[in-house]
Amino acid sequence: MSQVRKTKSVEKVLHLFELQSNAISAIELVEKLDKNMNKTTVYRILDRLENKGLLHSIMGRDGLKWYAKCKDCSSEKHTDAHPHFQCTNCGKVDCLDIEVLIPQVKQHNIKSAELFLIGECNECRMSQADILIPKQLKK
Amino acid sequence: MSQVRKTKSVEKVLHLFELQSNAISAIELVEKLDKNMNKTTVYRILDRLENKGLLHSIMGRDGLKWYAKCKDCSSEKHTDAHPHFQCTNCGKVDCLDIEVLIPQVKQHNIKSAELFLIGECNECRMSQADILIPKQLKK
DNA sequence: GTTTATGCAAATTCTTTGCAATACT
DNA sequence: AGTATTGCAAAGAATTTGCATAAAC
Repeated sequence: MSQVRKTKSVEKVLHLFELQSNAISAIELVEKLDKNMNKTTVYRILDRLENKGLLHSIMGRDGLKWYAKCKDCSSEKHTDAHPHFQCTNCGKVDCLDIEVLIPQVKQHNIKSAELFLIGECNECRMSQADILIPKQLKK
Repeated sequence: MSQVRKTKSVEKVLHLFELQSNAISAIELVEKLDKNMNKTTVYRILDRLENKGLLHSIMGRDGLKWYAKCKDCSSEKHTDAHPHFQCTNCGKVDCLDIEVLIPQVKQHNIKSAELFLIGECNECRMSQADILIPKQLKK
């Protein structure tokens, strides 16, 4: 089976995932890379890295696909079944280091589970900005 | 606060949710209503019904928003914290009647949780069609 | 009669495709 | 050399917006 070629673009993308532990959406990634990389390429790289087990993705309630690096996955097996968190204020997605049990139900054949936690992240909660400046006025 | 007006369109949409317990996506709904209702209207009705607590929605891994009727919710409180299931084969989304505990984490302020189960539904598993006719050849 | 809903067309947002050119191994 | 990857422009899919008309309260 073919490998993920270590092209400059792939290196750049992987590097960004090394820098931060948060999940990153394709759009955010395109912005971060600015005009150094075509957006099509970014989408294709994310896809490839997910298939090879280097990244995993979750769908945010915002309808965006968020990617984060996998710890112990491969193209054969995705073992990353940790829960994720999304902030209702800033939209950021976090991987959480908690064990999750996959419940089984009689009516279907469950293969995997995703636990998605929603709330306000500490940074947003701490920032006085949200109290002083109502959200509607920001930006 | 304003109410949801009982228009013909709203009645039709609500009726469809009465008929089936599965979740329905906006697109599916537009198809079911055929050309009897403008798609914009459908999107707006779903939105309104969700805000008023008559429906709740979940994001599928397919990137589509799936709606289902709430049992004990209102515009003030969404108590429906049941898990959902999506079939990897037919894409159908199901509400499951299981209690889910909302885990708390130190780093964030968790307000709600969604448990999403992924697998193959019974109908798909039972149907011999998938064995006799490889997916790629179908349709 | 005032407020809320609807239809239509057009715009937006995110993602994918086709294909020729380029970079990797 | 041969295959995988990239860039660009264009297409696609799902959803949203603006605005004039129509229906509900």
